[in-house]
Amino acid sequence: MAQQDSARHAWAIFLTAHAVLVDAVEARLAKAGLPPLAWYDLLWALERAGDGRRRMHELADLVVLSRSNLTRLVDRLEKARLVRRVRSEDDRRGAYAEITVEGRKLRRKMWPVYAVAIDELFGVHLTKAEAESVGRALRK
Amino acid sequence: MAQQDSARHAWAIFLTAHAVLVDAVEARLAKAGLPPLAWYDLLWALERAGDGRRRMHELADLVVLSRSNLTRLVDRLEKARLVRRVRSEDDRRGAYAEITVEGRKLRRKMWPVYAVAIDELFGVHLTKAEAESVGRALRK
DNA sequence: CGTATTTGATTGCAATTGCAACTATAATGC
DNA sequence: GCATTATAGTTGCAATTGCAATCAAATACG
Repeated sequence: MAQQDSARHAWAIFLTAHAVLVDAVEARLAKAGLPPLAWYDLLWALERAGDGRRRMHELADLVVLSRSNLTRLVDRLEKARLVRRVRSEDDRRGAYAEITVEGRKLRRKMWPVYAVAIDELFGVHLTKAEAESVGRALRK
Repeated sequence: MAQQDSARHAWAIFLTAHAVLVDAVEARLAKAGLPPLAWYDLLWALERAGDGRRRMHELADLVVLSRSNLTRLVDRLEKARLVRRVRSEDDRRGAYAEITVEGRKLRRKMWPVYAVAIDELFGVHLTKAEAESVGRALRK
């Protein structure tokens, strides 16, 4: 099979695998009474930041959302008091999203459920070598 | 690094890669004045069927959509005359979606754009061996 | 048989997304 | 400086999605 065919075939499987796995992970979170993946991602992106805050556009890039969708996602998290908006001093157009104590707490609470879901739904099918190879291949 | 860590890391990359790649592919289709990926998928699932028709629930599984979302997707394609609903004779609750001539024509028109997008955005980063390995790993 | 349960598909409605337009501030070029 | 263009973020509105409820036909079972 040609390189192109392999890639196109891999693509089809990639799309289906994503849809199935994300549905399954979301279902587990929902069953545990926890918010969706997107909330976790956003909270984690903030928590990784050291000072717990990031500019909106930076966050949009990290979680791969359009600016407007990020605005709305932050709206929702802010309403849930997991995040707070802080106006930027130096660039007065700008705003930071900053994770709150409750935000950190919720993220920590979500992690075990999420981690188990990843391991059981995704990880079990991969050997260590495969996982690394998938990671390497898709990083680019 | 432990197997779990590799898998979790691969998962994070997998999610991001999916978001970035799908956005990019959609952008290419849109720029070419073509409908979204989901339309292609659905048309292709029908065209593969031999007689060009599939039961709604079968289709929902194939394209990984909830029943209700599939109903709506078929509504849209039907309004665009790419697909037509046919009531099932033997199970009178059931319905088939059947691809039309225009549907086949559109799918054929989308394919070159889509194929190039896959190759350039996804394929170029993978060697043949990697593509096969990703495919094998995610198939499960 | 006749009732209960399951399956196939659609619908109503609220939540989320996507896109274009808009406001405000910053940077650039003359 | 001042006009132009670019960047940051938000908003309005239409399209899409998700979830629960619904309807109809098929199947299971006492």
